[in-house]
Amino acid sequence: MSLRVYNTMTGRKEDFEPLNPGKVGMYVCGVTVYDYCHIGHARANVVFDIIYRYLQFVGFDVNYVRNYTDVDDKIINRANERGISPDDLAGEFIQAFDEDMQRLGLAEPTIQPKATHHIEHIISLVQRLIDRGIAYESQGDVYFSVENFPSYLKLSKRNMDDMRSGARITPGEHKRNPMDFALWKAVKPGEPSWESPWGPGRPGWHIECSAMAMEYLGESFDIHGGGKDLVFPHHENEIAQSEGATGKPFVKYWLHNGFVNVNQEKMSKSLGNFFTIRDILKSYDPEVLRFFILTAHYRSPIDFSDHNLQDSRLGLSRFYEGLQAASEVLAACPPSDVTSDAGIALENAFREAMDDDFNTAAAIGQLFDAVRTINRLIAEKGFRKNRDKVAEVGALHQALLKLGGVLGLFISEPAAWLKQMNLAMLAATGYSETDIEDFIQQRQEARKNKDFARADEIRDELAAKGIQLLDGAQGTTWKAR
RNA sequence: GGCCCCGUCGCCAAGUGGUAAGGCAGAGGUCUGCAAAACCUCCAUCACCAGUUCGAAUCUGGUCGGGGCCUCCA
Repeated sequence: MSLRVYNTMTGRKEDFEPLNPGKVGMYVCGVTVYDYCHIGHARANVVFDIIYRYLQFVGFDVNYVRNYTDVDDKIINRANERGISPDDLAGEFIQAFDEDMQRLGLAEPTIQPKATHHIEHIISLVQRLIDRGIAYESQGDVYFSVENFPSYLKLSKRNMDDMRSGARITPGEHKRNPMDFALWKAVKPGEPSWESPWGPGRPGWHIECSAMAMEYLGESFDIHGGGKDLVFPHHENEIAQSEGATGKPFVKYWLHNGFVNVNQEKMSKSLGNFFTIRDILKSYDPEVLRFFILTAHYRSPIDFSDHNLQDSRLGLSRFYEGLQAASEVLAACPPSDVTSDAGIALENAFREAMDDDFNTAAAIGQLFDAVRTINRLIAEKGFRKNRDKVAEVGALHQALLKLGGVLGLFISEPAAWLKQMNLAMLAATGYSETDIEDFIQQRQEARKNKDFARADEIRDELAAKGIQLLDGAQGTTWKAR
């Protein structure tokens, strides 16, 4: 079975066949750097990070370009509010973005270009459009003429007449048609600007992506991604600009991720349910957030809520506990040359899920099955002396780490992750680690004296606070949940 | 108004023609001083109605409910 992807352009899943065998060019719209990233950005970037990793995993040589849009109305406005230069503002939030993505454990794209470093390309692209009669200059602005690009709206499947009735020309614009959009904006006082054949000005919103994508990936490339909300107008306009200039198909597969809702409502500033990544990471482990995002298919909406995040925390803990148990027991077993194909089977199931339009939810389901198998085998009598079973656990353990790695999961040392998670949960109970150790000691004494009432009392008190005691062969350990 | 999406077990969530993955929670069991953890077993016919089909959660039409885009937005 080979990879199939859902293409927004055709509205269906298609076999993935890159333009150049073995190579993939992929462009994902990055952020406009004027504020901290929210969890919607987290989702989009995690999703395309997984797509990037998986394409590499199955053997493609991927050229992944993700841009920074560092010139834009919002940046200028925000910079003016704060009395700093747009450049400084952009720099600040580029750094913040990089920090956030690093904390989320994202792989770095091949190239992360900035719009302001591509003004030359932008200008020449605009000029090409003017030369072909698809764009026109008007009082220092340059607009794209949608009437001269017949396939306009083919991605968003809208109707020009319906759109036109709702479109308006805002004061200060010099459009011939309300649907036309700016490629180049004449400079206004207090704005950054660059020299151009049409006078000093700056790029419109959409053109920078066309210019950067074509610069690094060529006039036609394989995958273009972004959030669903970018379908119109951003991606529609990118197609218009790019295909208008080149006469060639711009992108073969358009991929769009779904939204993040918060407690069933659309996340928005006006509703006050807007969470930045850094806010969330104060309360949640980054890997829990990543796990949460990946337990739903990338095109479905996901509902961000405390309850759902807790669910994800428990789910991820299950993996780490299983991995920890496996590595402990494997370390205690003598090496043997017995092999198992359980890892191969798991990988095949994983790939089958991922090949179906990057179905991470189904893929994780397969990984859960492997955890259960590991736990079952380890619990069986005489496990350590059974080389076949030890080999199977070894194979599953390795495969789990390998495949988890494709999803950016299980990257921590299990013992360390579990410990850190425990301590974080413990902090909420008011107890310290030594408090718990003391309780365990007291209970141990009581148990030794067969004072089970006292022993149970201690255990129940802790349990009420969310601390579970686990009596094992090597003594009592604890866990918070 | 136009375009698009969704409605699967208490919760989360896969599944686009062949008889419902997985996680959390719950019930019973094994283990345990008793528990917990782990393991085993159990737990849904897919919003509703009508069609197409040998066969539909999956296709078609309709009803109800929810959401998104159409203005900046991942």
